[in-house]
Amino acid sequence: MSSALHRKLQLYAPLSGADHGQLSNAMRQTRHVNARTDIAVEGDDPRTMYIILHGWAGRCRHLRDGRRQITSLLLPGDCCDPHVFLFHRRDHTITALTPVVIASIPGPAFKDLVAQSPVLESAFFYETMIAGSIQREVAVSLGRRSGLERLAHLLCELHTRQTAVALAEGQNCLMPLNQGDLADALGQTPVHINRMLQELRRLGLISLRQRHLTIHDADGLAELAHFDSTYLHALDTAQKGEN
Amino acid sequence: MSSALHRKLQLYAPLSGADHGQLSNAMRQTRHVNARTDIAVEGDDPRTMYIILHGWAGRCRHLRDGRRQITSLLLPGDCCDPHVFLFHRRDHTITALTPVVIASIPGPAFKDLVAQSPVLESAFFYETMIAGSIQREVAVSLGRRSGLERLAHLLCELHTRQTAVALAEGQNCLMPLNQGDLADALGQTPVHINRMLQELRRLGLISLRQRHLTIHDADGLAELAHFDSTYLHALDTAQKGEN
DNA sequence: CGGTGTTTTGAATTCCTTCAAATTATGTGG
DNA sequence: CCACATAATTTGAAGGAATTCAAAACACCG
Repeated sequence: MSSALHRKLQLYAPLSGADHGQLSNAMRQTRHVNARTDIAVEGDDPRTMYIILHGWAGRCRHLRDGRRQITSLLLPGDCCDPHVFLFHRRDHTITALTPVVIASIPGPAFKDLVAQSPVLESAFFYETMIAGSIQREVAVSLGRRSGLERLAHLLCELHTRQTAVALAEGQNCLMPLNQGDLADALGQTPVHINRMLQELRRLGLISLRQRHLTIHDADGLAELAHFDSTYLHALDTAQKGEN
Repeated sequence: MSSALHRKLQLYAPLSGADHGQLSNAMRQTRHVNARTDIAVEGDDPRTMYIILHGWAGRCRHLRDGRRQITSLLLPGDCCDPHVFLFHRRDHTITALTPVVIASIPGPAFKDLVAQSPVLESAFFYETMIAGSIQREVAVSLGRRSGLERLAHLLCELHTRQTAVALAEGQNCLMPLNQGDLADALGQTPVHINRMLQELRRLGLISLRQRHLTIHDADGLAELAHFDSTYLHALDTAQKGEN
């Protein structure tokens, strides 16, 4: 039974058949979550780690006056903090942005899992490092890219990440977020997201209909976005050399 | 011999005398770096981990057209990626923002260090997790806080982080960044940083002279900034309950 | 004491937001 | 399968936050 996480960890380290089996076993407990529903809430005791099997979720921080920032987007195969157990208190909320299916791994079970296999342990470690790298690139986008560049950059990233876990078909992939969620991820207003989307379409770079994205001009989009996939390391499966 | 890192790791886990000794031993190789000089450059083979002993550095990403984003500020006691060894290529540059003294720990030496002591290993892990948490809060600031709020928030954070490693004296601490570097950390222009600093002073919240910061009204500053120190976990030494 | 870098000021412009309304999709029960 | 309610997208116009450009004032260092 191969999930997006299996495929992704395989990109990081050569998992054995036993590793895959142990991983499947640990992930056997699953749960369906409706769209716009919290999976884990700020302040919770973070005893459990979640893995996205289907659908998209977001790591969210809320300010008291209602402003929301989605600090990261979680796609199938992504882990919600493989190592949160170290903290005694969640510092952010995980919310389902579409209908989602998650696997839950209790802290002790995860510890057992990685204790049994150094390869699996380092693969999960690599996953944590990549998440950090993506998080830094978010800061670059929010801090130094214009609205148009930001949106272009996010689309490049989402396509690359989905390609890595075999969820893209050529230049097509899912982009199920509505413009409000995109706005919260990119630090802008829905109205402006709307205008930037129209601009990307007008430039002939993308199509986005019915939650499906097609990239018509990958090079043009990447150039506009200043997208350099180095920060995605092993997730950039079209990489030139080493990850 | 106690460094800021010793003090910080002690906040995360109860290090033994032997742990402190091993750590000091691993950190014995030090290097002075001039201000505005790169410590480690994007594209490098990341074989070595660095620890800031004195001075401030920044993790920087550069866009081709010269824009720069400082994704994180590295203060004394901070580690430049305790686990970069997993990647084959640095995806960002570490630059000294002031004159800096760093300790260098080669990858293998670091692996030996944490292999010998589970407590030390989990303390370094905790450090990585905190860095991630801070990185997420950067996204919140850049995405959803106004210029004034961002600056206020950063000052709250820097004061808290310095307090954690005994580098603050009451409401006073260092803030050696110039307005250009602040701008690159906060995703704004130096001119605007200047105006926001004046505004914080005018509101009677802070003084900032000769690279020394004094917070006159910590509650007022925190409220303006929407600063909630939860995300700093054990670094918030004035924390109410558990980290 | 003069040169260099940093901070400050002003004015014009740009990007993005805000607010409000119209239009188009989406989903549900009859 | 259509009618209706609800949510999402799109449009327009006005306002605001931050940038840009340029110059002046100030600090710092040898």
